[in-house]
Amino acid sequence: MVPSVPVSVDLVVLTVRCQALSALVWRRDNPPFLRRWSLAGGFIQLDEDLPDAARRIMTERAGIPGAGTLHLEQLQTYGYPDRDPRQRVLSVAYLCLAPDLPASEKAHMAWVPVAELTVMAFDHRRMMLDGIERARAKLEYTSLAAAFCEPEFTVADLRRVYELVWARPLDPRNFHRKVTKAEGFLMETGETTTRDGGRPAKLYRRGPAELLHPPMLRS
Amino acid sequence: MVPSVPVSVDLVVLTVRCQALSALVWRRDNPPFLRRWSLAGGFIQLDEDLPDAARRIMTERAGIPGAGTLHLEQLQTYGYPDRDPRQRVLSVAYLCLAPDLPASEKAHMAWVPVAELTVMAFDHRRMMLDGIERARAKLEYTSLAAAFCEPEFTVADLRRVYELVWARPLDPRNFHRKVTKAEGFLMETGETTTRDGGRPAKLYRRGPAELLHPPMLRS
DNA sequence: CCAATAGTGTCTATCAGACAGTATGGC
DNA sequence: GCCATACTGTCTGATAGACACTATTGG
Repeated sequence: MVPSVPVSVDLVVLTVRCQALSALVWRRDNPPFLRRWSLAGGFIQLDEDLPDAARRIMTERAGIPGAGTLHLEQLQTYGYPDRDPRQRVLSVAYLCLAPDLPASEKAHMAWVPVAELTVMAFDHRRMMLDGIERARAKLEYTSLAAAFCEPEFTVADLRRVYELVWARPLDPRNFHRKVTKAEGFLMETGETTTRDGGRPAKLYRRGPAELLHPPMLRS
Repeated sequence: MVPSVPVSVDLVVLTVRCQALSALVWRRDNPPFLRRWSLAGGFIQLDEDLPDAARRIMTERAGIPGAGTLHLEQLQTYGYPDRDPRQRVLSVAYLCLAPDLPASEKAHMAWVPVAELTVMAFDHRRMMLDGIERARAKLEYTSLAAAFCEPEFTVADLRRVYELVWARPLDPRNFHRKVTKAEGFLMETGETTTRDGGRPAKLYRRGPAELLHPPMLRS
């Protein structure tokens, strides 16, 4: 006889907004962990693949518009027997990176700066920290930072992503040189932004490159 | 009502032996995939954490001596509904890196060079390739290569690990400079090897460093 | 001596960090 | 003009790749 376990998918959805790396969370309205912050999640259905379940939960539970276009990757699986006090649940965490989306229309869902999420339900804080560390690491050697940006963005937008995710300032000039010379990272649109009090910046789109060679090290 | 799924743990156990990167596999003696190569695996027990299940399967199913001391990390979870034709099974794959161990005493288990494992049962080839890619990537920025070596090893032993895992030759002199100058990677034992026809090499142990700064890029 | 492997030194191209200087907008 | 931001150029130190050279063993 083979033991079976309920399996859920939990989403670590990260974005950069209001000068802070933020996560999409909701306030639990039921025990256990009543009124604690929690990640959006749900049980997988029979005959549903894991990425499909993650997309479904992004749409149905988290209320994220355009869930199909956002970056999504499997993070890790959490299976400690007591992680849910009611019954054993295996949880497959997914990491989603999003630009500054409009607030979810779902009740109780909110973008909260990760620095404020010191206490969460279940092991969701561990999942969130693992997701942040994955994002931090991947900014080093991939062009993933653009997943946090609008379709068209400036080099300064991209730099702000790096600075907020890595939580450290970067030299704007060296950063500019690095990303504009990285083959396939950025594609010029020909347009420029107009802002207050500064030279207009060129607008770029994501280039075809997925990897950054050589990587941009946090050192 | 919450659907439950049987959950198994499958092991991608890699080693370097006989001048080849090899995996620990066994020949299935039952349908489906009768007589195909398969990874060692088993179902998790109730109240058993995932890493504990992985260690148990290393000992019981794979017959690996000293399973408690080897490097073990979670690789990925595979959940496509049809991945097992009999019933839906969720599989959490673990990656284990081992030195050249004696052959397992378990029947049907064997070390096979990964280049020969072109056809495997279930999605085990995908798991193995994901494990190899994880190992390749981690050699770049961690000191993990030593996990493939005996407790005491030479710089040449370590270089052979890199060369076989990356499947490309490295300059012995530049490699030597890189690893001996990397802070905390290697600790001299004071001993040397004696070999035929060559200057004896210094023996090293693993140092305390986990990360390699700056990384050794495959480029 | 020679063969073989271990280990050191040197040159050079590349690249990151630091930062001066120029360009182009709003006020 | 002044300020702010975007962008370019230059210097320097660290490092990887290429490879000459020395060291230490066995035969």
